[in-house]
Amino acid sequence: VTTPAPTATPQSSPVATRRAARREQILDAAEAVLVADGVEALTMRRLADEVGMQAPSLYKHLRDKDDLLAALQERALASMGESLTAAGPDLARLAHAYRSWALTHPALYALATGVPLARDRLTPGIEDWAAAPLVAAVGGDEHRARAVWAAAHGLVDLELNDRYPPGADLDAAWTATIEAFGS
Amino acid sequence: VTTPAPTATPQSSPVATRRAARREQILDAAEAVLVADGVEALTMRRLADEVGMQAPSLYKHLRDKDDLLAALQERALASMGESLTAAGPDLARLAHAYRSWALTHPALYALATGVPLARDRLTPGIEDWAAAPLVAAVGGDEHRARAVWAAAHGLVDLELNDRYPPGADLDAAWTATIEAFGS
DNA sequence: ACCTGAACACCGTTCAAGT
DNA sequence: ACCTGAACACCGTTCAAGT
Repeated sequence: VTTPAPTATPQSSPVATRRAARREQILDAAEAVLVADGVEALTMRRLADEVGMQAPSLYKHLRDKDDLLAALQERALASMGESLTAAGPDLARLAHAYRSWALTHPALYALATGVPLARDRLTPGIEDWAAAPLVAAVGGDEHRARAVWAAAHGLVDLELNDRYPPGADLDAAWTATIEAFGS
Repeated sequence: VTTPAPTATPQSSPVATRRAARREQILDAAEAVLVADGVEALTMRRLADEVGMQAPSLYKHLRDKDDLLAALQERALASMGESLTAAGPDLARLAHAYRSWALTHPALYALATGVPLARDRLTPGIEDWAAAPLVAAVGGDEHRARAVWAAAHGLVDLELNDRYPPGADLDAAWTATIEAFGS
């Protein structure tokens, strides 16, 4: 079952569409700032500047900063889910896809997993959707799936936070993990 | 080999001792704020208030806020390492100790693992020391030890960040992890 | 030696006011 | 409908000045 990534764009009036487009444009700019300079650079003033307006104007398009972060989390989960889905059901390939996505999108990854996201601001089920390939890869056992997901998250999180000693062989750590959970 | 938790208190002059004591008192207050109200409550002004001075005065005892955070990380690693050492070499007991420590010290845990700590501000080797019980439990294989440590970190981090669906059976996820890595 | 008050350059956010 | 300028209550941090 391959459900497409949820895109919350119900049909509506042209003005609502314009508003939504502007919002999307702001989110694009936010993502660009995130990629270029990291989370700490993503301030409302910087974002406003990037999109060509004053900071208070942003609040016509975003409820507050948490709203912005939730929207970016949504994008991150969608993008990640697509990568995992594309990797197919093989555990080793999945693990590789997971790590690659995280390392090429460090700021988005931290945002997607590192903050206690407001579940009520995300489109329902997107988390499950993003994790579905993992569940499939371990044969549907949800406990095992959570264990694998946690192991992958831990490896990535520690790597992104520079937690390993300088010369550590992380490939070997990943291999040990994959072996432990059975190929 | 049971090396004691490093405590950086070389003998020195009485005035230096007084200064260090004051610093320790500030760190105690900081830890208390952390436990009581979380990281976001730990501001320099709040801390100064708690210890009975003005915010700028803190800078006579702390280089800057990162210095404060590094000192708290040090305390966290020491405390965690003690818990793990006390748990002994059994993997299941170690896992339980790891999870318990994290859940009873959520703010300290997040601080100890969640920020890319300045290694040069910590007493050297404290990370290795804290992780030593894990390495011992898996029989000295460092790759495997890193895999286990990452798995435990992932489970705890996702739990602390409310990443699991509301009714998720986390005990089962831990059990699956322990089984995967062999008791 | 230790502490304070005033200040600086930032934050997120609100609100009246403009078009 | 959309945007701005001024303002508020915060940050971390510096610095001259007091004792």
